[in-house]
Amino acid sequence: MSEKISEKFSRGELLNVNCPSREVLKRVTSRWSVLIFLALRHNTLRFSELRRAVGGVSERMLAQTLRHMEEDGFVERIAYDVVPPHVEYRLTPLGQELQGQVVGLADWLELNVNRILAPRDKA
Amino acid sequence: MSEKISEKFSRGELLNVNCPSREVLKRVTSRWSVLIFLALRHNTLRFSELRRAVGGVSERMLAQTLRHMEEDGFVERIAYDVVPPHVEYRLTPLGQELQGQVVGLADWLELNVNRILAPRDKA
DNA sequence: CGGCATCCCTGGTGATACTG
DNA sequence: CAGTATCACCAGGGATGCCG
Repeated sequence: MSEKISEKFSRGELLNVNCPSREVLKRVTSRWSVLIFLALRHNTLRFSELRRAVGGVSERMLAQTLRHMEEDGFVERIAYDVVPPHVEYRLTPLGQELQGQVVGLADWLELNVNRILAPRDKA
Repeated sequence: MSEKISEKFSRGELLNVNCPSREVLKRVTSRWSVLIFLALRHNTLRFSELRRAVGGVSERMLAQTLRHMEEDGFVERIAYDVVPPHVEYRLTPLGQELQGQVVGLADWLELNVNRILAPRDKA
């Protein structure tokens, strides 16, 4: 019985409360991770470069989000043992795959934002 | 000068703090809207049906998220003037377009969740 | 049935200061 | 440079009760 549970949630179960994908979805769609995916789309970036690239992010949230993305296997952290410290972040192959989906969503939004916001301005 | 501002943010500016797409992104990637997009993927659903379809959502958040999605033009609310009340929700054409992007992300997550979660279980 | 109003509390987030 | 630690705030979200 119990060994069947994992199979039960193999697909199409995001709508189920207990679907393990829910947790991942929550982190992937979190406020800053989407923007970090965009920033790392083509580049490997250092912490401070990321901070400048992602407008409005605080050090705290950038570090926290990067740690989560690293835990999820989307981001690789490369630390050079020098002074002053030098750390680079880049997307893993898994992260690159997901980035494709995230960018698809983001691009659609940027292209169509006027269709969304314009009607509201008239009201 | 000022009339140029809207053009400045026409594309590739999600990383900018002041990009108007930021607000839309926030609502689209909010906890429940993603799941509502999935639930309304193929069907028109009533409020109570949506409540059952989207596991774990409270009445309050379902109503609130639906209102936001309606304001953004993604969801159409159809109220029949009968007793007891009968209200249906369905995606607008705009919502259908966005749904394609959201579903792409969700499907990828469900298909690859094991590649994400499995490594952590070993640790 | 399909909500809205209210209370309440957790946790996500920002600001600041500090460290290796 | 690349973070961590601490504090404080308030929006997100759950629970409950009421209404057309």
